[in-house]
Amino acid sequence: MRILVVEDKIALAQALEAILVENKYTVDTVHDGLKGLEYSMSDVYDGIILDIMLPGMNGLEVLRNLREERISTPVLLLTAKSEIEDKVKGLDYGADDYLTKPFATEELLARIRAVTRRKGEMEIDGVEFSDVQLNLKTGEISCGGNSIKLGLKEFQLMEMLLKAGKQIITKEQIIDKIWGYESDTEYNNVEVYISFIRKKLQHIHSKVQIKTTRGLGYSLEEKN
Amino acid sequence: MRILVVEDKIALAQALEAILVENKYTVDTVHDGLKGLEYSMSDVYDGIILDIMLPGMNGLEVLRNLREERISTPVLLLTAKSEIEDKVKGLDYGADDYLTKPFATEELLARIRAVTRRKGEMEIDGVEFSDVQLNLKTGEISCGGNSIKLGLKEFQLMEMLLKAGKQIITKEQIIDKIWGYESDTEYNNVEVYISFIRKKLQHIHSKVQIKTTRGLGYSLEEKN
DNA sequence: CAAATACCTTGAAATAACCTTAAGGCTTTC
DNA sequence: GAAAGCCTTAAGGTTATTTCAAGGTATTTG
Repeated sequence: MRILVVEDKIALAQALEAILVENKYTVDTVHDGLKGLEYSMSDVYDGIILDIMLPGMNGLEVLRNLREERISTPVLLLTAKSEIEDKVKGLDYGADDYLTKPFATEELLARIRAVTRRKGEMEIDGVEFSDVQLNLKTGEISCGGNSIKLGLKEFQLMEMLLKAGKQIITKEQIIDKIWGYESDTEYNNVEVYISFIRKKLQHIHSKVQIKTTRGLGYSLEEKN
Repeated sequence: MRILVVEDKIALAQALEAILVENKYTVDTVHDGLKGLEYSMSDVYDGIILDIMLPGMNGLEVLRNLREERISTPVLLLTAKSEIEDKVKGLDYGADDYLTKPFATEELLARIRAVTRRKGEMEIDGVEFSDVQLNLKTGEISCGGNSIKLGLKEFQLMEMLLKAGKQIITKEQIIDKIWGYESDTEYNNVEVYISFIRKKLQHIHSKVQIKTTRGLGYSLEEKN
């Protein structure tokens, strides 16, 4: 876990760093807003502790800039004031939590844990193999810059193929899963969809090919 | 935006509900921990306001159970005490924020907004995609100089679409969130509202279109 | 090597999903 | 209590997907 501390008061900054290091975080510390923003932009941190009162650029500005750049690292705002208006503004600017000075060490650690846990659980929303990925939320496959939409059945079949990767899946398995195990769909139907997907894979210039193993089923492989 | 309020004191529960409804949230209210857990499990809420002191099962228990079931709906804990140990425990159990009674209406709303905001996104009082924005306070969508008012259902649906952006949302999800997960609303109803919104998007000359992906759902895209 | 088998591709027909409009019932507003 | 607006349902038209069928190409087998 890598944490960035942005705090101008040297004593406090060192104290924070000490507490965090003690608890096995990796810590970088900077002392003004501009540096804070610069470091944050690298998007390598699991969390940022950000003082509001800072020389150069204040904490809220840093935060706003960061969120505008779509960097979603969790931010824990730090301030002397506990005024409601400040909290409101901070939270609306995209802070994840708020800590007023002075604070107990335990509370700091708990909030850090809370804030980094939430983001850490981000679920993946795609499956991939070699140079193609299937976006489960848009129903498109893409390779490099190209992408193309799949129909429902194509989508389901592609998902199965990607999850299986180099392992062979049979037409039986495909029909069971996509059409239901007591469907009387013909094998030919599967072949039709395999054909559709092959065409679309070519269309996005992917190196991935669907290999057929006679009598067994289909699997993915890389061309070249 | 659908919020679940779990609060045993009827007066407070009603007050919360009134404030939230006033601000265009859809609200369900239950008065004990067990019901609270049961409702939360449906996983259709954008946020849960959870009192700690509850009959049956206390708030922290509810929260722990919820997180164990891998349901990550943001939770705003509500309590009379402001003891640090309680905060620590609450946050460690997976709460997203903490509000001590009594609280200002503004602070409640700000924290709800903060907590329900999708990670890293900004939302002052509107959501937007490309050239349209939705004003959460007036319930109007606008593009350039033009704007037009949305009905409640249109509003809620548009909000979902804007938040999802290019990601597909299913009719199932739409019905669960807008009509409630145990409603028997027909899919056709959703289609009707999609149609209405499409017409209004054209009317304000937006480049945004609602794209339908057959068998999957709807998403936004930019024309041209 | 022929013949059988498994698989590919394509176009057209069938089907299911979706769109739109309109109308009736309900609630809110003046 | 009439008007306006909103919600829901129903019906017919539209379109994309799914299926079927036919003719073709590889691969195995006797």
